[in-house]
Amino acid sequence: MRVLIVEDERPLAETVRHGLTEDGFVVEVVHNGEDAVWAATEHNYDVIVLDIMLPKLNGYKVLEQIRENGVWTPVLMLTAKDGEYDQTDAFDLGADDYLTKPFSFLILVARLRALIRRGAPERPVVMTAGDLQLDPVRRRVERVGQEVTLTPREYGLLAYLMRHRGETVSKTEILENVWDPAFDGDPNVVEVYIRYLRLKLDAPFDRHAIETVRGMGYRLNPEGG
Amino acid sequence: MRVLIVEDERPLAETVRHGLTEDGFVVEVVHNGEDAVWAATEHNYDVIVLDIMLPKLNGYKVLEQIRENGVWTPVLMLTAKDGEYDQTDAFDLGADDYLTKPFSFLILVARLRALIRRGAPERPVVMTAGDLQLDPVRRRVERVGQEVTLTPREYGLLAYLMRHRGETVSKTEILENVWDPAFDGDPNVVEVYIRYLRLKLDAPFDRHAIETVRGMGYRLNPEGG
DNA sequence: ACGCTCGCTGAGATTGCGCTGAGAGGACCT
DNA sequence: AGGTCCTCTCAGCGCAATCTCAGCGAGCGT
Repeated sequence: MRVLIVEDERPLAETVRHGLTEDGFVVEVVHNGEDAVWAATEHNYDVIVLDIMLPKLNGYKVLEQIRENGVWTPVLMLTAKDGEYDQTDAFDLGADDYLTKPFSFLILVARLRALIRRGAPERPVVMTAGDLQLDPVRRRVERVGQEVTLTPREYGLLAYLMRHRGETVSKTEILENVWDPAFDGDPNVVEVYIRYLRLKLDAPFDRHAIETVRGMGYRLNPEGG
Repeated sequence: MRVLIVEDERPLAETVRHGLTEDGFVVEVVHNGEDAVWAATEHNYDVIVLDIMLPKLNGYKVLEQIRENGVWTPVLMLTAKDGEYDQTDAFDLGADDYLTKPFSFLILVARLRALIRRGAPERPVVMTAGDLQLDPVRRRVERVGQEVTLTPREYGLLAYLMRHRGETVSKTEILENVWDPAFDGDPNVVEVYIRYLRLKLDAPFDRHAIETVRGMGYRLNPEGG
């Protein structure tokens, strides 16, 4: 079970990390709001412990942003009894549970387990481009609601194009990000895989979502073609 | 607030009864597992305090039976540090919270209040995927209503897949969460155990709930295959 | 219109992932 | 000690997935 701790008081953060590690959790700690948003978005945690008093970005803002990024990991908030936001607010802020400082470590563990058991609610984290849909969590791709099976490379390539939909991306960029940063082979592979994608995503549906920008690279039409 | 105390050590039971009564709880005490099941089923309590070491029927069995009887009152378990079932098990056994003996009376009250506020879960905690059923409380797995016996590892793996049903989970994720966070052996174990599960859950029923996503990992079909 | 370049295409060659059966090692019970 | 059950290791095999290559056609500049 992976936990993200967001807490700027280092000693407290370390105590919690230590204890949770002993209880079999895999713990990651960040000390400010910006790092928290980044970590929560980039990695998959089972639960997040979020202090409300933070430098740069307070807990309330952090929660707002990670939810905006489509991350629905359960969040347990740490509130101070006399803080700007008191306990009663925590649920309104969208937290799944809260604890008032100071708290008992045992209770923290119990609550975390309860949250994990309850599990994350539905995550509507899907990228769309017209009638094209990509769900990174399920690793599923759909066109007009119909599932399309892709190989890992094909999927990686499409995911990259999707993330940059509307932009023109060069073959070099693609090679660096989808293949290997140190790739030095024939860029023709990209052409080949673009073709595979077109055969699976465009041809059967009589569309052309993937456009060729001659001399520049490729562009995924945000409208889906 | 009505509390049922299940505790065979009479002095401890009386101390707790006394303290809780002073705090405004309405307390009932029973001293063995059979009475506990009967009382929990016949009356409505707001919370149950359940010792795990009991004559006739241990706490684990008691919890199993009252849940089977459709009673979903929150349960706080009392575990001994060196007991047959240690703390980490308490949640797997379906408890909503737990305390390790010896415990502070103040903490007990705090936890009880927290449990009561949270209230009883409105639905039984069984996970389903098509005709596949996993009951974490009873540690039971059924397919088409027929029980399937799994070894601990197999069960752990299936439970993890079930919690993430519909998602594609990588072998690394599986190893970190089902095996050990610091596992560094051959990921082939996962393949082997996936096979065991398929032999027990899929083959006999001519289904394939567990899909391989080549290059990515595995996916449990939410429809059950 | 011509030539050159860039991208497209179809057909293999190669690689490495996941599957499988057998078996060793260890915990637990009788 | 013997037997059973569980966990994990290992090696080989088949095939999907990846990549290479060479010929072809279309776009672009002059």
